[in-house]
Amino acid sequence: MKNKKTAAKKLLTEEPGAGRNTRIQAQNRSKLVDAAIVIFAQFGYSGATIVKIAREANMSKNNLLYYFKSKEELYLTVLQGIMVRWLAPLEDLQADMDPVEEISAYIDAKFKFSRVQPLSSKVWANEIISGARVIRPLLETQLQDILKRKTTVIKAWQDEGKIGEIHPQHFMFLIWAVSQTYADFSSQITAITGKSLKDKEFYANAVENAKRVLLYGVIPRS
Amino acid sequence: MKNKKTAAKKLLTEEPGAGRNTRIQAQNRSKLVDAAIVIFAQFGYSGATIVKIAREANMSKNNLLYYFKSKEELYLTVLQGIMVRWLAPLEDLQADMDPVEEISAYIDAKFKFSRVQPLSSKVWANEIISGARVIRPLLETQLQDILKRKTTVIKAWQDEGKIGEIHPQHFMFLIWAVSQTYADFSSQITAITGKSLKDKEFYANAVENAKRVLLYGVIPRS
DNA sequence: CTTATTATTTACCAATAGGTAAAATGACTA
DNA sequence: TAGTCATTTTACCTATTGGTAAATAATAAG
Repeated sequence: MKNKKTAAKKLLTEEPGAGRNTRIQAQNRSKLVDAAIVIFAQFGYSGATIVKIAREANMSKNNLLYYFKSKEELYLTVLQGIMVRWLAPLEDLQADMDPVEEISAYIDAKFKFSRVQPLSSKVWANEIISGARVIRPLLETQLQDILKRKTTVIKAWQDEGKIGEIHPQHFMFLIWAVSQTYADFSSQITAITGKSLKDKEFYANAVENAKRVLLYGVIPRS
Repeated sequence: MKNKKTAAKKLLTEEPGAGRNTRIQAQNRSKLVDAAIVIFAQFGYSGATIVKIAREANMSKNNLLYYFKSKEELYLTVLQGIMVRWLAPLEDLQADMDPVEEISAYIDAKFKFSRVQPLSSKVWANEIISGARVIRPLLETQLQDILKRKTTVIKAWQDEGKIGEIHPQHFMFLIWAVSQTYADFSSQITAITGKSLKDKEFYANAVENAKRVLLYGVIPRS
């Protein structure tokens, strides 16, 4: 009954044990990440408990702790995944097309994210609002870099006279704010309108309105 | 911990001990509410503890519980106060002036709220993101009513041809999103730009950019 | 089949949470 | 100045939290 401690063939790989990626492992980790998004979105980091997350994933708390050594590690995993999907549309923004089409496409992509993954959007928002203590390092490097590249695109359009004298950086903040508000503040929007992005017509109206205002403004062109 | 269902309808908080309003009482309650905003903004409802709040107010936990019977009651008091200040600028929106001036004034007021009371904005955002479980009743009545009245203003402008064919309700959502993002997502914005609304020039640029885009769009008027 | 490894469960724990009850102190007034 | 409130402190309680350690079960190689 003595446990023969096996030699340390500890690979510098994944979390559970020191072993390699099993099928079960990948599957359960993914299930837990999905469940975590649901719980973190609703309760924030502190309010979320690993018991709730485990239950959401039909798993026991201790089993969760087998796959993620701590709540914090699970949270970090969740956030990193979200950041990738959050950034993806931005990568696609390029200068080679017409600004109207390009910006429209970006707005479309951001709204789609809000519609398809509203909970991810909320988890992200929660992290940022509470100070971004976990994700800040990535914001100050990755996000800053990519944004710098993308504002160049906007400035290029400005040099060609294709778009007006707005602040490229601030303009990006506007697009983010507008598209994300429909996911993050959905409870407010639903309380007022009775609808959400899941409603096809409401979704179409929201996107169309956003594009129209951001591109052409509310004041009519003479 | 184990809380009976709270009565969110109780609009006015009652004073401790059934007594009347002392000077000390008003003072300490106000101190606690201020402290609560700081803590709730950073940690959300669940993450905030009454010990942290009490310490922030230089008070003992049990003394806090003398002024507010429970964490939930303090939270509700905080939220109601925020809602009043959040709504105030909206009340002022009227149709008797030029839409450009009127909308500009509203944007100004909303940005000012974000600059002066960013923590209140965050507490509000947190509540909404996590489902508005406490404040929803008020959203479905008060906010819905006032917004209905105010969208009429916008429609009136549209009938006069003073503003374009945008969706009045959605347009309001845009203004909220844009102005609040600078408070709620300040950590993200600061991680990228190194600045915040406290920076005078940054603030001026943000407001100017928001007005320009929302009123006239990014696409130049040929 | 045997056995080493992976996956899941069981048992336990120290720290912290919100909250009660009551005693002690302070302040105001009859 | 005594008495009555309002305020603050002290003591204590129970539930929940994230996390360990070890036992057990399942799985996949040899």
